[in-house]
Amino acid sequence: MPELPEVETTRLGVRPWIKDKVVSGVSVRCDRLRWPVPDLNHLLVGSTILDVQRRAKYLLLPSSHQGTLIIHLGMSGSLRIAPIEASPGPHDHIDIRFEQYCLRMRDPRRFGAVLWSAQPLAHPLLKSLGPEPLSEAFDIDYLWRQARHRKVAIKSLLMDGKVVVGVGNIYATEALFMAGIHPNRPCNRISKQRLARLLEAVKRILTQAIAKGGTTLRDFQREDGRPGYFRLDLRVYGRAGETCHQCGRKLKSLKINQRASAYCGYCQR
DNA sequence: CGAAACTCCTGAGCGC
DNA sequence: TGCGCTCAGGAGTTTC
Repeated sequence: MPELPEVETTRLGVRPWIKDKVVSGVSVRCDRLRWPVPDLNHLLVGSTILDVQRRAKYLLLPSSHQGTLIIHLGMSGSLRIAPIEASPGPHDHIDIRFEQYCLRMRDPRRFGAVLWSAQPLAHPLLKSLGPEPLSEAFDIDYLWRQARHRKVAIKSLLMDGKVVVGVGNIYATEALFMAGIHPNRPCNRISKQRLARLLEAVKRILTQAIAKGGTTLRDFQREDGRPGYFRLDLRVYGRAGETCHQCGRKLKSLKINQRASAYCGYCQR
């Protein structure tokens, strides 16, 4: 599931291949993603991709045609650099072709999105997003202000894009374990000191995951097809019923927002 | 306003 | 061998 580390890994992998390159053609084999895919032929062909940027889990590809392509990978999306002659697989919905190769988007579950905007940061989907988790804006005073008056589960807060972006189920689960905080604990019942631990845990987990190319569970792959290796570092996610690495007790699981949340009932309070 | 339920989709894993 | 069921989950949308 692409979360911030997977999107950042994709950005870094893809950027050298398409930055400052001219789009020679586009194939949209399925235009029914989360929203209908716009007419990329008309928008992109002949233009130069000026950069590959990221805001939250959105990839932003500003084009010399006075607009920016916005790509979201949803749950199962991935981007690859593929030879033009390589025939597309069943869920390879979109090719953006360059002279020697193409940028190919695959998304089996089609929760992803491809959009076009003249002002991407002002786009309705992006304009109300919270701070980047690895930025200085995401600091303890900010998190404390967000948490102190709310009573939702702390895990819900971490996964709320209006509070902080990019933290999905995997990394929220791991950060809470690292900080020793129970995922279901109401946010207004966590001391500032413990919130500070959580803040550092979020930053550390995301930084480590980016360094390892993200987490590959099933669908995620890098631009060259390799997996990400952070899966080997997961300490609680997907391990309910197995043994806690810290105390040896059995990890439990509960549902928060219809999402599985593995935790250790002894190490996390 | 916040909070929770609902929604999109396909493949994996399971029981029989 | 294959059917039908449940589950996974990002995040926008709807409802209360």
